[in-house]
Amino acid sequence: MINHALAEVSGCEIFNGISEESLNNLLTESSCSIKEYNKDTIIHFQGDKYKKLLLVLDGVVSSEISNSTGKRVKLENFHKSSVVAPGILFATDNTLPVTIIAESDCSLLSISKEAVISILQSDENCLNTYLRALGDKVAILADKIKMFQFRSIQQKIAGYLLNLSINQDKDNLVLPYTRENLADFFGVARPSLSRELSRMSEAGIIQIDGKKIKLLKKTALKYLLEGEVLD
Amino acid sequence: MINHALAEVSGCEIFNGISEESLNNLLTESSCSIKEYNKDTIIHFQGDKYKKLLLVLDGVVSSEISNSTGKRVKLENFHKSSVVAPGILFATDNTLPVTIIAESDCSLLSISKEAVISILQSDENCLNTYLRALGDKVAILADKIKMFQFRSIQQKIAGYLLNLSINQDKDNLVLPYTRENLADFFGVARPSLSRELSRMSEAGIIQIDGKKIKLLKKTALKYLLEGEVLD
DNA sequence: ATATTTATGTAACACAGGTTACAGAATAGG
DNA sequence: CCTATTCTGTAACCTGTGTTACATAAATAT
Repeated sequence: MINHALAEVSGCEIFNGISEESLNNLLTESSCSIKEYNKDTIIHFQGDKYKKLLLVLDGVVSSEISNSTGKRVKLENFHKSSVVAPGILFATDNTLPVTIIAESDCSLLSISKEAVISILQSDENCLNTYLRALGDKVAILADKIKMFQFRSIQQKIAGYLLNLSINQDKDNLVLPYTRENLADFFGVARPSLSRELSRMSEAGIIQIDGKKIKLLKKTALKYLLEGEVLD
Repeated sequence: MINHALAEVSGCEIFNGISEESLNNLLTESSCSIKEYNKDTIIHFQGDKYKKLLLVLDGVVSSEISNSTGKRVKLENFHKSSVVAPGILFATDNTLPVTIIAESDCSLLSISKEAVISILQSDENCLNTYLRALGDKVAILADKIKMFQFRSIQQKIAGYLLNLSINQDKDNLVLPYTRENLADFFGVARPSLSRELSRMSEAGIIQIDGKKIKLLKKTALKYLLEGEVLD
């Protein structure tokens, strides 16, 4: 296989524990290739047939789903060493339900479906990891359905902020997204997101300064998430 | 394994092509068991840990997702020989995001995770079929997201009816659900569904007589699905 | 057949969120 | 530094869908 990528690939989650030798046998020049993409390039369109597994070697890649009128929602970001659309590769209909976009300059390895199957068969660890990745994907999508179907904008905000506060481990958060991106992520209109943020700020639950958000009443946020409504 | 179930199990999709002998070795009394459930029983609650793969031997099982205030949407029906929640079994967090319900009296086989892994490792066909089932699940969920996020009630109806007309292969359809069930399936309020059906009927696109629905203007339905609006 | 439950249509009303438009702020590019 | 984008907040308005309530119809049980 392409030599300079070997090191990166072997460190990748789905190849967890596999020997470099077998990796070399499984990933030949013919079964895989590396491509570079510039920021904001579309890597695959929604509706494309997905025939080779993409693996992120470097940069950030995202998936988003859209309808015919151009409305969009961001679904996931894929970082270094994660696999893109591991499920669709094996679905009866391998049509991509999402558009795959380069969020930054990035380089991707594509592996033929046959090679993926060989890897999964030859190594128990890889099989387990791949199944886990697939299962996680199902869990994420189920969670998105819950969010889209059941949460108001304020609840989406509350859930998001509370989650951020776990990861960033404090109550002075810095949003990693612009309002526009966040609105896309929530699947709502940008002015609507702004309005609800303002309301929550007026209610004294959060304090807003651009991308910096301070959680003033975490308990209130939790109640909000559970279904309580501000007045 | 439990003998009287062997025949049914070996005919099941995910055991496609496997020999009865190896099936017997893999599915022992300790790794699997059969349970019966009455109609409308809850088999697993949303939030339960999912540790054994369920396989429908007989009857119909459904999955639905709900929030804390009791709103619900039906996601899928599982019929004889299909596997329930094949993804969550392997997810990092094996918490069920859905509630599993017996839609009719039914009997289910549960198989330990370890036995499932053994099967997948021992038989290439089984691995392929399982990956396909998992991939299909991802595709279905992505499709649901599209429906919940992008479609108006009328579009949901249009999409559903057009789809039914493919399967039932005619324009005189018989809905297999009550209005209430259909509303659950669409994730909308029952009176809202009724209202929109009436509007579409008034517009002369469909003709309604209880569960019997006649498609009068299929083209209009297709336009509607694409984003055109009735006036 | 009668009674009881469950399903259905309809109408009035409420409200969350989308749309459009615009001005000021922030950021990037030269 | 100035200029040109891009981002952001805000306001007025509109619309789709939920809510509640009730009467009729259909289905099920007695």
